[in-house]
Amino acid sequence: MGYPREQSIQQATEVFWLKGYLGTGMRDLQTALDKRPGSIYAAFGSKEGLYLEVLNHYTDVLHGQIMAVANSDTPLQQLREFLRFPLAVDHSAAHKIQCLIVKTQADWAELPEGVKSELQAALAHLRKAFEAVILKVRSTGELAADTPVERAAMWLQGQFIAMRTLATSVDSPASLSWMVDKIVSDLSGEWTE
Amino acid sequence: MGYPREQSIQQATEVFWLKGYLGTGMRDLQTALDKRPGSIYAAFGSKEGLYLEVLNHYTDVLHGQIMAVANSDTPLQQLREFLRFPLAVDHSAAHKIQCLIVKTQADWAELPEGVKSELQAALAHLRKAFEAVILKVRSTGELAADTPVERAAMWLQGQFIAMRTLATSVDSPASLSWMVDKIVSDLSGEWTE
DNA sequence: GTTAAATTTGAGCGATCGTTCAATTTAATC
DNA sequence: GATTAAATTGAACGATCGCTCAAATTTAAC
Repeated sequence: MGYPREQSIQQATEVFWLKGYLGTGMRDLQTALDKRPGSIYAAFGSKEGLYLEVLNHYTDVLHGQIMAVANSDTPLQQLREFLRFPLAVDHSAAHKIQCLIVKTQADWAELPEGVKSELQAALAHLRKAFEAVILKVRSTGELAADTPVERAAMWLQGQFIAMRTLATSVDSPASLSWMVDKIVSDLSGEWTE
Repeated sequence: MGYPREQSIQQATEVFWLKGYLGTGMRDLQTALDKRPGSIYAAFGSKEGLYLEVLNHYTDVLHGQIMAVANSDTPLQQLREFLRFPLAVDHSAAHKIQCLIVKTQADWAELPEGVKSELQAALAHLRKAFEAVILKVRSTGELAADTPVERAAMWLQGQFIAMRTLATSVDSPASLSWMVDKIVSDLSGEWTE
């Protein structure tokens, strides 16, 4: 049995997602991973190193979900489901509604340089996936052919952030499902060049 | 010369806005206010107490700005300017782009109970101001009379958050001014009940 | 000028932070 | 089973955290 990296990364994701980068202490991680400090440092080097692996894994999963939308035959319908999903998470896991990347970005001024650059890279990477979605929806004819791809992708990322941020400050996130319809509707709206 | 509360609150706002609630230490505040710990504790009781006054003042200012939009004779035009404003802040003050409330919300799980409830209250208070804007724009006929006020207000708050969050992760915030047009345009878009 | 009250000072408290590393336990090899 | 290598342990380090309070200073009153 080698060191359970994947399991540790998932457990650490839980903690960072709940408490944020600054709010998470090594002792929180030691408890969550059921490992003593030496083991964690042998495996990940530092708190920052562990967080970077968490961020990478998180970004990969999210990127995969968005690309699945882009690669679907019914991208608009899949986009709906993708956007709707976080509105249905259990109340006990409410912290999972907010995007981990956006959450960490809030601590910007206090983050190690390595974390800052990876966060920027992650946002840009995800934006590329949103671009793929826009391109696909355009190719199916469900979206005007002259819709500006980069702007629409950034706008979509913004809507994603807005919905998830609002959902964390509301009693019943599910009551925001009308916003999904609004987003899909506005996607086909005006895009003045 | 009594204790300079207002000045201290403004100086503390700078620090909290830059570093966040968790990221700000009492020593940061001592430096910024040029006060020794005892004075700060005599005036504000605790770090939380000082932050709550900062939050209150910040919320009041922002609420006033939004209400000024609502009370204007040309609310839609004023809304444009209100939304556009943070895109023009100096690069050296980039941290002021993001909303202080949203920023603090990111540390949710680690915040004192008193801060949590005040954040919720601040968001709700500002949403009321957004409602006033929607009502006013509706009354001028620039917006359909059947536009759902509560939803539109929450949506507008979401767009506000989205724009400010995206603007912090982009090289030139001013390049996002197209998003202001998109928001104003979508405001008159579909609102399926 | 004297006294009393109010304010400010700053050394330092106990707790917690991220991290280290000598010592120990576990796994692998012959 | 003996030997070596690899992985894990956990006490403890220096730094920093929010905060306290006796002492010093400033302000107010007569």
